[in-house]
Amino acid sequence: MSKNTPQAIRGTQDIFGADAEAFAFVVETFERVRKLYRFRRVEMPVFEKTEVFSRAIGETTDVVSKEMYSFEDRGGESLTLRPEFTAGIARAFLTNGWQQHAPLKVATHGPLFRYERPQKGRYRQFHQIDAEIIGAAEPQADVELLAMADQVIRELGIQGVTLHLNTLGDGETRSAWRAALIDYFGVVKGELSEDSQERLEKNPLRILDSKDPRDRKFVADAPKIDTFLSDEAQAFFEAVTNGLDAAGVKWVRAESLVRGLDYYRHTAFEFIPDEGSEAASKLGSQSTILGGGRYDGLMESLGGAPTPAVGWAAGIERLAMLVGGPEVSFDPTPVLAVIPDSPSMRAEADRIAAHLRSLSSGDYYIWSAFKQHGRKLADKAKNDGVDAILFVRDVPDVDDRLHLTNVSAPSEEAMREMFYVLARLPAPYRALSGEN
RNA sequence: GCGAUCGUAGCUCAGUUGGUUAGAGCGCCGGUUUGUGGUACCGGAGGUCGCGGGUUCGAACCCCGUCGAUCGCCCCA
Repeated sequence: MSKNTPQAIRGTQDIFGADAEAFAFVVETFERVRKLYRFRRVEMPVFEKTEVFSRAIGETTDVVSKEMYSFEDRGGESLTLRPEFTAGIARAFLTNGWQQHAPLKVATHGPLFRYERPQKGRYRQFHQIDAEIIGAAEPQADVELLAMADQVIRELGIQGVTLHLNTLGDGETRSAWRAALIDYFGVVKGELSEDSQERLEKNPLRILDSKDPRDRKFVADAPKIDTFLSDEAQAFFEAVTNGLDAAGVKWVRAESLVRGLDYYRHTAFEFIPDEGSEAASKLGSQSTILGGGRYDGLMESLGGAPTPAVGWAAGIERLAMLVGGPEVSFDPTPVLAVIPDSPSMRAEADRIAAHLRSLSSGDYYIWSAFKQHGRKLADKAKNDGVDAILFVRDVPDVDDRLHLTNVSAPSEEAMREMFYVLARLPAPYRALSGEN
């Protein structure tokens, strides 16, 4: 690499090859499932006014206080590259009058930006798939949203991942619980880890899932959310769990699952790889694959009318790490290479390739390359994983012009399939010779 | 923001206690090969050893700094 070539920005990725295939597979699967559940597609701006995020997510959260890519535009306005989807979608809901469509089910995917130290499964520009139900207070909305998340993960073929579920109660429940936790941990503050002493000020709920053994011994006897739950909040959570059972979505209760952002109420959840599973080892130290919850207070923080809503987002890179390695093929469609035997047959081969492409209904793909011919090109095609090769020979007899060789599946059936493809060619290409 | 490990060809990596002209495989380019299915054969190009400084007769190798990568902490998807 020349020292004169600029390098990529830290924490960004140039996704290529098998990784890019896995990425596309995740997005395509999500699109299919989202249509199945009739979530409407939305496209959102990649940047917003900074206050959209600072007001919605909460000034004291790590995301807002130290992880945002914020900058002034030429008019002196503070803008921010979106660190998540929910705040922007909430803003759009309010500014575009989407109330008229409530309850509104929307889905999107795209890049997000967080100024963090990159590591496995975590980047400064990363990508999420996202689903939201806005304007529905019913626990059935939570259930459907979670069933959809569960289906996405299953259709991706991901094993060993479990839904961890908790309730944070309503606003009053959450503040009462928070106050009790501050009291409880405040007494033993000196014995807590340095991180948790700080968390006591900023986000006491987070002490509950600290990994530090100094904190862990106090966590077991910490005040439980269930004691503070109002009757309504309790009933809501039960309705959600009953609905999940009815829908056949497996879940476990995770009492210490709190989510980092201020806007969560009631349902909070994460899909997490099971301890010791293959999925867990593929993810490195990242554990959450998909996370979300109910955010009934968010619209008000943006100056809108109280509007109940639930949503989730999942990291595409993290999902892609779990859907298989280079050996996994995401598309079984057969690939036919069209190869000129000699330079003189180049134009003829190109014509045949063009014919075959225009005749394809997506049941096969045509491979071609722009230089070389004969054996050398055939070797390249095989390396690229083509299933069959059609040689275009320079012979006087048109009937001998096309020669088919099956590469990947030596079965007669596969060979017949390829002959069937070639049968669609117009004259004078009808005849051909080949093996099997 | 903190810590650990690592930067040699396009890629993956060798490179002895510091010692002549820094190597291999793959890929790439050219030639031969008319093709049985990720193993044909011959030849070739390609590297200021991340960058800067220092030690030394001599540095890819030792020291300092810097940038980057990887992994972990924090936090999150």
